Amino acid sequence: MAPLCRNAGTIMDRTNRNRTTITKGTHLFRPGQDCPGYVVVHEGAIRVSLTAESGREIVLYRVRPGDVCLQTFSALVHGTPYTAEGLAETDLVIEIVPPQAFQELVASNHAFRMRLFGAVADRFSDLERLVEDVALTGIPARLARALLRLADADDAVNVRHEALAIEIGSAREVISRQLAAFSRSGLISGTRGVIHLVSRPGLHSVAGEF
Amino acid sequence: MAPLCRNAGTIMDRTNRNRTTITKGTHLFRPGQDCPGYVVVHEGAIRVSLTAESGREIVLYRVRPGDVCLQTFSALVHGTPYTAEGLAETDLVIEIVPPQAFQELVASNHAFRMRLFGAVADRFSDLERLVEDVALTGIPARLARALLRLADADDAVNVRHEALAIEIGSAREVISRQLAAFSRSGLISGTRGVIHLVSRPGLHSVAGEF
DNA sequence: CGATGTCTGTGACATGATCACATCCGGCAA
DNA sequence: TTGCCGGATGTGATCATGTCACAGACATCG
Repeated sequence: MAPLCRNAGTIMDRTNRNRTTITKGTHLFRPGQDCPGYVVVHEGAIRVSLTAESGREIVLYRVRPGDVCLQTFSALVHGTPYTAEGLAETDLVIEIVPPQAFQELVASNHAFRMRLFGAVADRFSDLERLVEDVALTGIPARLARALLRLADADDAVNVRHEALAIEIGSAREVISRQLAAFSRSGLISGTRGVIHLVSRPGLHSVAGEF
Repeated sequence: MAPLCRNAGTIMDRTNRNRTTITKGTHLFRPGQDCPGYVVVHEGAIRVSLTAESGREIVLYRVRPGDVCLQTFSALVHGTPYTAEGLAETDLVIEIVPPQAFQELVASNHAFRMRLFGAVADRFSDLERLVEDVALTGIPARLARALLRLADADDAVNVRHEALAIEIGSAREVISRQLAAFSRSGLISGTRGVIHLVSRPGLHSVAGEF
């Protein structure tokens, strides 16, 4: 079956109004706030997450150049406030397209629409995988997947345990113990600071991916 | 903020080709299968769920008249196979719009596109709530929410424990125990066969909704 | 070097998932 | 009716994970 939309690449490269720079660590939005417009990320990454009253948190997805911030899309389409939290994970260059301009773009620009459809479908696939992970998959597999996802070209992962816990919707202590277990098994080396992936195949196996 | 799309109601009432009747209990699709076209539900409900290798299962969402089957949308947009399972929860009247016809509709019909955007955004909100439920919410609240969602106008819920477990991504035994607890607390009466909601306010309170 | 604050390790316990098996209940046949 | 059968439900034991409390390790700064 041929894909309906092949190019879900960078959206709106041509527009160049209202660019804003945001400092790493800033909250772009929080639950309950109104959405000022469609958010386009030109540089950097936004981390979108949910937080429970207990303080437990889970990352829904990241918005990088070319991605759709589904929160923004959904808030605009429905005219409802944000339901999740958006954090600048790095320094950002973003652009905020006011609702009316967004609506006009959707109405007038077919290429934009198709990219939007493609990007929304991507995001949906991510969320579906997330549900599968959280509801049906155990901690070892989820952590192994997160390590493989977050590792750089040198097989190094440099994140605090707390951040790893938020990544997979678990708790810091659980991560600490599971990293120790992976280390004992020889899958990784080092459980704190920079973690090195010793055996990617081993981790893939634990992750249940072949 | 004004909603961009007010009417996410029934999509494609006007098309009336290729209507098909499906018997309750039939699988419309399974993971790995190719998507033959965009699925429109005219009558009945499709239950879309994920199943783990262990046999554990969780309901992602239901497709009723006017809803978008995101699985179908995503499969068509990406040209990829289904990733979840679709079951006829009731007898169905559906219509399958071939990929090319779907693409032409998206390209030519603005009202259709806007409804599609609206319905996709709805579905996304559902999935986000699901992630929140599964990742951050305890069994009592999830079960209470499911009971409130599934109860009919007479406050009666007639589902097997196994089905309730799939509804919230838990296990039959856990449902059995939690229903017994609700019954002891006087929130419901009867834990098997038809369950009656005695105190909706009480259940809402357990559900964490006010 | 020591004080301080943040991150990490670990034991104890609570909650939920899994397994094994007992019990209940509704048909159905003799 | 009685007894059997199979699916659905109840329950204890055990394992995996989440939560809480606190101790130990490390970095930073004076």
